[in-house]
Amino acid sequence: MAKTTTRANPAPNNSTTASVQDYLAAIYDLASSGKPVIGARLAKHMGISAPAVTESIQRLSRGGYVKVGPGKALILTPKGREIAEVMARRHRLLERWLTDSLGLNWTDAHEEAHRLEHALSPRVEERLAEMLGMPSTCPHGNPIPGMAKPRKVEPFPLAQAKEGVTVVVERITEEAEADKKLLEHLWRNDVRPGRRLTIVEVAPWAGTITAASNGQRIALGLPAAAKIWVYIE
Amino acid sequence: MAKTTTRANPAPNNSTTASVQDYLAAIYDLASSGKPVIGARLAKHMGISAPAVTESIQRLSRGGYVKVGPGKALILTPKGREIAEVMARRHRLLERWLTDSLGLNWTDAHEEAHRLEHALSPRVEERLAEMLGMPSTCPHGNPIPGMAKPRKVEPFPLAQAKEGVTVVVERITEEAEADKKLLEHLWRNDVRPGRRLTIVEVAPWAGTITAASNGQRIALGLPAAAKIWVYIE
DNA sequence: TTTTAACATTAGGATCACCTCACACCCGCT
DNA sequence: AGCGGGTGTGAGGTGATCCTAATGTTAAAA
Repeated sequence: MAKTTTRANPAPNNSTTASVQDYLAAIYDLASSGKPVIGARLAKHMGISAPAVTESIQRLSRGGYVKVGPGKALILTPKGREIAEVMARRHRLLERWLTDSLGLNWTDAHEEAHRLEHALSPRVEERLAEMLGMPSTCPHGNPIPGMAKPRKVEPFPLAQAKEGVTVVVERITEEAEADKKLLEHLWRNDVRPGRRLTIVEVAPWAGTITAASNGQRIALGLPAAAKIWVYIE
Repeated sequence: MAKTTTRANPAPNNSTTASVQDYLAAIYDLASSGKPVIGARLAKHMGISAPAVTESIQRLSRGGYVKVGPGKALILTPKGREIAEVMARRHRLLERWLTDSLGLNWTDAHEEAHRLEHALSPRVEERLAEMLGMPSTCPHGNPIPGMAKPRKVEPFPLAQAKEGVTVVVERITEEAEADKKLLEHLWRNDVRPGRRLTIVEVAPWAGTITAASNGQRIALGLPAAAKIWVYIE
């Protein structure tokens, strides 16, 4: 029996490969948008072919990590969710470390964390969390599973914001993080958690939404704006 | 073309797999003992079968990372040595971080570093080195390639120490680090870089060497003692 | 309702990386 | 000379991933 290709990590399950962890994490991330997670979406998000996804879904299904629900929607089993949450936790913890301790920027931190997360053990993860002071979110604002979260607001996608209102950025979802160009664009325009944005114009016909922050204007396509969550103070 | 299984890392060469990196690092580590590195030794060190080694050597050879010299000795090409050194550097740097910043012990640090090293980019490696104050050795005393090294002594294997002399531990080689039990034993007996040892008895017939440190006695087999380097003050 | 665009899957390959079994060397020593 | 241990290989497998090309399937549009 082969050694499962690259078992980068003994935990969470000593037999999950980096690839399986990636799929589960991706499903987890995509699910947070509310829309059903189907194969095509996964393929797009992960940059792999459709057949590869089909095959992998079968593996995940055989392993009891996901179930295929109505409309081919992928649903994480408790076992699958467990792993996905561990990965999300490690990913976001690493991002905190990379930005706060090592001084990396948003974009780079996401990439690096994506590679490092598969090699992080519970042991190191725990020490790292302590060292960082048990942070409750990653630099992009996404909550770190297992940490106390001071969620007192009701966030919604920026794409649904009404003209004229002022909102505060809560987080840039992982879905948006996968898009390096978008992430860089947001970084340059100072769109990050805590920033106040005033909606200048919502133009569904043009597919854009325009906001102002500190006198600066920034225009976003609606699909991109759907991946940024905001709340009203 | 497959995506090289698990390309944990873009650098050093964006197409080296974790496995290839492991082989090169192992050859590099074993070579430091002076004895020729042959397949059998690699197999034993890495805990894999002989045929697997043969096959991998062919891959490494095809890729221009190693050459097979006289007596089947494996020799790293400049390209191969380059990668091996990068891996050694990352491994040792990570060990420093794990022990110094996160408080892990020797044994755990080695294991963790072994997994993390494949996911470390030049970017993070550099920042980490700065954060740690450009350390010149890992916790086991092995030099970190690329750092200024204050080598003023002439170290030799503990197995070659004469009875009665007092030596100072310089390092525990990577070869010894692969043996978890040995590493734990050394840790418990306080055999670590900087410790002074007085050779009490050298008994080739029994295959042991006995040393005293702070009144405590410790006996080691000669093969193990060959993996610990010491120097005379 | 029919057409079509989006999705999923089958079929056929590749590569990497391991394994076991079996056989072929080579070298020193009886 | 010849045997045995340490070594290296060939043969034949397994399994995880991923790809392209071609083929179903379905669900949204016209």
